[in-house]
Amino acid sequence: MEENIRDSVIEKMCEDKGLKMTEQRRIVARVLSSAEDHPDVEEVYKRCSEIDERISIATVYRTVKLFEAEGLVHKHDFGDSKARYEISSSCHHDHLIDVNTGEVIEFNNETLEELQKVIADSLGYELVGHRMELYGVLKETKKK
Amino acid sequence: MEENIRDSVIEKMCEDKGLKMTEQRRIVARVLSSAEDHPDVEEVYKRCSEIDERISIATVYRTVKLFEAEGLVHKHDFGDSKARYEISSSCHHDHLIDVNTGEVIEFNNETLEELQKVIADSLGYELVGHRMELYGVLKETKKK
DNA sequence: CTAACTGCAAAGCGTTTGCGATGAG
DNA sequence: CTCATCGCAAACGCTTTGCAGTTAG
Repeated sequence: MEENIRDSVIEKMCEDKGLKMTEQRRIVARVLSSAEDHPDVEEVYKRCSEIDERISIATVYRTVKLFEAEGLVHKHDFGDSKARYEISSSCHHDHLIDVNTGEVIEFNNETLEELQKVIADSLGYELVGHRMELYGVLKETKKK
Repeated sequence: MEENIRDSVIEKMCEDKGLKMTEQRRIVARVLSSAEDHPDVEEVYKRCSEIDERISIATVYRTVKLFEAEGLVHKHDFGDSKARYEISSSCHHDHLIDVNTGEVIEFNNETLEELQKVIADSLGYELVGHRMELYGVLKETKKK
């Protein structure tokens, strides 16, 4: 339901930036908009192919790269040597990866964000970005 | 001066673990021990070659991987799609990367470490690892 | 119409690996 | 001696790219 809204937002942003809206770009935009996980390129390609099998993986690579450069999506690297993508959302968040299942949990912690700025500041730097992933195992006690 | 101490520590650890101490392993161990930066494999290979040009890069790859598995070195990925290595030191630290120069500054912040545990805990997870890098630009005001 | 985009297949890059030769224990 | 390790070169997985054909604006 919300997907349509986000989808048209992506298309609108592309038009605002003067990008040609090809059929392929619409498909990739739609796939990324409706993704609720963090798919790698292969997976994005798979989902696109289900919509239109004529799309090539080279185009998917080019398109996600373009979207990232335009700030429409974020690229992540969760340590498996392949890029994962997620649509840019208004609220910043970081990720906790379940090392047993590979599940990715998003979280947001203002104290953490603030602390990072303070640390950078104390080293004489202005923080312009960060990468932060937590790796954890589900606590036994929680199942009780 | 301190290098010799660390070097013999690496060799001793290898022997403790029953690893054959080949000439190549000693060279890689020495190079990593004396490195004060975070060299990638190509760079480690270069430095090894200056000591003994007969070493092959395949052996360097195999050796850093072995050392990492044995806990002698840590592997990092600072976003340039190649692994960087640094000798394991007793005190844990994270990294701030100067986005202009590529310089890597190490820092240690207990509050940050603790906060990560708390966040993981609040999500129902036990923290088993983390990846964290800050990216920053040198503040103007510091030059004054 | 034409500049931008696409599909294809080849190449690029960091990394791993099969193999026969070498060397540590 | 014997098995782990080595050097070499081929292969690997992910990603990028040159080119000729296609398409949005």
